[in-house]
Amino acid sequence: MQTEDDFELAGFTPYLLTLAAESQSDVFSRNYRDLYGMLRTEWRVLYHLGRYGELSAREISERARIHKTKVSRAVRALEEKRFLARVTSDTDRRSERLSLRAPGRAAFDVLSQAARDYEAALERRLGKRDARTLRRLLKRLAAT
Amino acid sequence: MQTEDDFELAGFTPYLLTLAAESQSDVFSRNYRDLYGMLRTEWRVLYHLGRYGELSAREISERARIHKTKVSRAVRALEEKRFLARVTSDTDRRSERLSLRAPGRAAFDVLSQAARDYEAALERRLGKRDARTLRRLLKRLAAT
DNA sequence: CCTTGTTGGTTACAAAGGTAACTAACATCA
DNA sequence: TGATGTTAGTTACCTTTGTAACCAACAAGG
Repeated sequence: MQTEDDFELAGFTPYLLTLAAESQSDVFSRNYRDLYGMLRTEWRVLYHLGRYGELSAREISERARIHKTKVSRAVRALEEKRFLARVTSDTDRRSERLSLRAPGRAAFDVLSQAARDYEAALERRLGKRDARTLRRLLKRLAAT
Repeated sequence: MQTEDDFELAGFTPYLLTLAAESQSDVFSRNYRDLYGMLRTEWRVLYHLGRYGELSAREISERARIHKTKVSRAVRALEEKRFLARVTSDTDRRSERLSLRAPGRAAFDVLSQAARDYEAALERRLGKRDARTLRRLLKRLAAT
């Protein structure tokens, strides 16, 4: 007789979160990885520039909560792809104003639309109610 | 006038999944990382040996769906910590039977209990109903 | 001015993980 | 028993990421 159930890793929430996150990331990453050779951090930086316009690396780092070294490397990669331009700030020569160039803007448009499509497909798959519940719970967990 | 809402990364499910997974993994990893200097793969390998008994590296690899190179490195690390013993198989000299030694068994007991406690705390925090819904949805997404 | 401390951004180094190539042992079949 | 192919496990190499050190520019106070 056993008073306590054996612990099952297969039902452990942090484990399931990791599996689900990897699975869904793998699916969506095909968009930015295969189409543009981008890494996830690059996509996130591109997104912030596309959505909010000209920003400095520090501003991206704060808004996106990405460490400044990762931003630095992503910016360099995006620059090499001719996706963004850097202009030294007038008021602070340490800082650079970053903005998307036409190809970067085009990639942003394509990827944003892909993301909307992806989200819509997920919502159809899970049902509107469950998809909303999922997002709500994930936000609570992410905030921990 | 705008016919389509701007896409918001902050509400994108794959993004929220990644944040939530990182957040919860960070919290739980303190148990195996700080207490035993283990990485996540080591904890997963230890778990399988503790839960299912003597296994070969290949069997762990299949059951846990961890690539054999990751298993190989985790096994070496656990061996260096004196957490497991390897004995060449009688029937196949390429293969080794792996089993936990006393300190490994002790670590397994502590970590399994920590995981049960963690899950219970999460369930209190989210409520039983939402916690169950979350696990159900994550399993669906992980299966993709 | 001129120190002292802070900030924006990059680089160096080490840790981890993925992929491919490899070694030794096994299995099969002629 | 010997050639051929497969399998268990390890190693080598490369990419990505985190941490710390670093450089140049700024800011504040004397």
